[in-house]
Amino acid sequence: MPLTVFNRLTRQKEEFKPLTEGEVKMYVCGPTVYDHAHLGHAKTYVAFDVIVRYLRYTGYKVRYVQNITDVGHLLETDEDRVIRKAGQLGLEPMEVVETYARSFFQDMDALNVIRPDISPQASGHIPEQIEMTQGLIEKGYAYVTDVGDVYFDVTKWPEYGKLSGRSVEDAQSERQIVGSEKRNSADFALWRHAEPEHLMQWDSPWGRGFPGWHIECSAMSKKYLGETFDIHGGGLENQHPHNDCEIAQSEALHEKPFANYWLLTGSLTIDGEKMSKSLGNFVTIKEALEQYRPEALRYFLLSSHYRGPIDYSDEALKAASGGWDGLMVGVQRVRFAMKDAPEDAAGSDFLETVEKRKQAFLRYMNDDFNTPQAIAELQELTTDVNRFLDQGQVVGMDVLTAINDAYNELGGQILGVVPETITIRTDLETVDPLLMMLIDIRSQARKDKDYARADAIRDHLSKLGIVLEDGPEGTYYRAR
RNA sequence: GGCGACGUGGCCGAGUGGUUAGGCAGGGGUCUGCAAAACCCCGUACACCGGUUCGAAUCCGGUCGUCGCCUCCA
Repeated sequence: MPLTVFNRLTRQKEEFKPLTEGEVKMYVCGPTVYDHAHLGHAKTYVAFDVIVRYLRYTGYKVRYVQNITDVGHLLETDEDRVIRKAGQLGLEPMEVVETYARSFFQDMDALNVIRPDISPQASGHIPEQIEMTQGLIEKGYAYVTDVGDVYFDVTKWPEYGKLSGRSVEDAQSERQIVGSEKRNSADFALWRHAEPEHLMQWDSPWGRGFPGWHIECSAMSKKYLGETFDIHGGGLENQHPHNDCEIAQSEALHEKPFANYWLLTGSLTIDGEKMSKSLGNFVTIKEALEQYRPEALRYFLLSSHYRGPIDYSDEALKAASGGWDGLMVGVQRVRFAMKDAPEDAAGSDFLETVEKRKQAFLRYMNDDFNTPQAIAELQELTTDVNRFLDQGQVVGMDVLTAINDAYNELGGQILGVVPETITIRTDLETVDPLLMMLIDIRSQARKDKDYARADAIRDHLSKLGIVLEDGPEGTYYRAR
């Protein structure tokens, strides 16, 4: 059962075949670090996190590169976003970059997003960008203006716009003539000249200046992944012009394909409108994590397909939290049963069910990373597990281990929503033995019909976010 | 206007030419010291209008509507 992916470039599902057997080279457009990341970023990077996790799970050696943009990303006003922020805060531009890059990684860590193998910064790759720009000038695809700007001439590259489905004429007509220095309205900057007071500038063959926004991705993917690589990812809203420009630059210069598979994620909306910094309707990841568990947030993001849109609302997040809770009930019941299960194969009939669910899960993941269906399958497994344990029969270690392994692999390793050990509060991570002692005391109290004491213990723990559940196989705890 | 995506039950959200997605909320039941959880049962959806077909929510055409992009955006 081969892995198929929807390739935005060809607009169809294709069997995934990497350039080198067993290896995947992947690049995803990263954030511009001038503010805290919001849930839109979370959607994109959680989606690619699961894609990388799954590729690795199925045996691929993956090199995952995701850039940090820290220079050259301009506002409508031609101001550099990072420099403007530095002015507002009275900081060096690189202090702004450092602050928000750290914030970004903190948020990603909290969301259990595995870090990319390389997180290159644009400002650290100026020579590479200059070299590519120089090459494009020499090949006649780019030209230098009187003031020292360098533009890519889209009319020299007829395929410009092929990812988003535009023709060069479309791209021309949709743009107003802004700078008289450009030959065509759709031409885009590879290099911009800088005035003396501009805070981030470097020497170049065309004078002091800084790179255009698009060239960094072409230059850094080339450096770390090669002229042609397997997967290029990013948010759908950057398809045009950004991704179209990347393709034009790289393919014009190298005369070979840039990325073989384009995987783009749908936008996250809030109240039906796209969440974005420009609209001011964004919820930062930090704000969302004050209200919801990171696992629930991941569960929410993965409960819609990566290519589709998803609308953020309290109802949707509560539903996702409830769904995650239900999953964890199954997980925790199994783990508690494992604490004193006999070392035998009792109940091994159930192994067939586990295997069936696992295969179905993997089948869905192989179909363009269909996480909503995969999650549904995990829920079905949980219903099976609960029904199984409700029978109250003795279940041997072999079977419990198999169930636990399935949860860890599918829900943990691949989706990243099932933690290896539940975290109640950070300051309570190692209290399992203490909780077990309390559960024992309470169980004795219940046997003695001292229900006041039993309930007091349960109430106290409840206030700490720990829920005790009395089931046929004994009492277990879980986080609320 | 151009390019692209999409319209599914109370809500969220998959999928598919004929067979139960799943979650949340709601109703009924079983279990239980109480609670909670779990399990069982219940709603029978697919924007609208045509067409293709033995049969379409699923394919084709059209209409209406929503959303994204069009040098701010993951």
